[in-house]
Amino acid sequence: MGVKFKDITHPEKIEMKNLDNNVLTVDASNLIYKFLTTMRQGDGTPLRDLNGNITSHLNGILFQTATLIEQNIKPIYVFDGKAPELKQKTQQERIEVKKESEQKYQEALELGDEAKARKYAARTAHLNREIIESSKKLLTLMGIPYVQSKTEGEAQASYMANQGDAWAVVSQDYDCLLFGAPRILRNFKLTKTNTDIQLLQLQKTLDELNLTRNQLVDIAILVGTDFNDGIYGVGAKTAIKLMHKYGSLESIVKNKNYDLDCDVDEIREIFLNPDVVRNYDIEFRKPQKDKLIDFLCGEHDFDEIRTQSAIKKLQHKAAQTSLENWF
DNA sequence: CTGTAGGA
DNA sequence: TCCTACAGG
Repeated sequence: MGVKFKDITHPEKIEMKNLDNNVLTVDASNLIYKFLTTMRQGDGTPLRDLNGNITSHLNGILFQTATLIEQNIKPIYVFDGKAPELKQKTQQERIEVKKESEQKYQEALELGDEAKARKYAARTAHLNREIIESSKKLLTLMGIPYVQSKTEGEAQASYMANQGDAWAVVSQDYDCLLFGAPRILRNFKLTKTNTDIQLLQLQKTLDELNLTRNQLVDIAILVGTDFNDGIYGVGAKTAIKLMHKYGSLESIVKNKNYDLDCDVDEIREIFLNPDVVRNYDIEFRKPQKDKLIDFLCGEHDFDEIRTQSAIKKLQHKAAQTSLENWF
């Protein structure tokens, strides 16, 4: 879910063609979840192979990545590691929602209410080990690099962009600003008519709001994050006014007599100094054509012609980091 | 969500 | 050529 900063950020519009020649870190969980929720039939059934394994994510990763590479945009996928202990409450809530949705999905199916079925089916989507492992296997065969984070994927993806290994982070989550990503791309989609890709720049955002990154983190803590509840009735706009008036979180809490009921320093540490992997391999390699066909068409019943055409796009020469890998 | 066949 | 509708697995 992440911090609710929609009301205080002013994204710029950016077109896919302006991303040409850039490396992007992609919040893989965020993306795979999107594929799992949306790539479904009318009644909510996901794509499956003949053995019943879900394949929506494989389809999404293959065709999206192939088109990006063809357009000379290079995605590095970043997978979630272990979430901080503080996130347990958020995670437990999500599990409850999924259980409820599962029931409502079945009910809707029995009643023959397709629209309702689809709505609740989407909410039942979850990233189990099989989904993650098959996604990683696919990326390896495609020659696309991925990084396994120690903690939150957004933290790792943001760190890599901050280090200059990527131009921007692809994520829906405003948390990436807190994690220090210089640029975030939201609503990232390939569809021809998509003119909705949003570019959010950290420094520009801080300048507009007249805040430091540390203050922005404190504002998030007031509003509520995945790691704490925040103050009831305080949204992002109010929190900024308070920060401008009182200057620090400590001063706000004291003057307004708020009860934050969380370890502020621990949450600051999660955003400002996360445990990231520093020696990652982000080399783009040649796709392993035969193995891709075996995996997708042999094991998961993909159409061979469609798969071949995606592989052709992956063979775009710009996808290889260096010439040695190409020859 | 993404690719594409077929109609305007 | 652009757009809509629909299938993909």
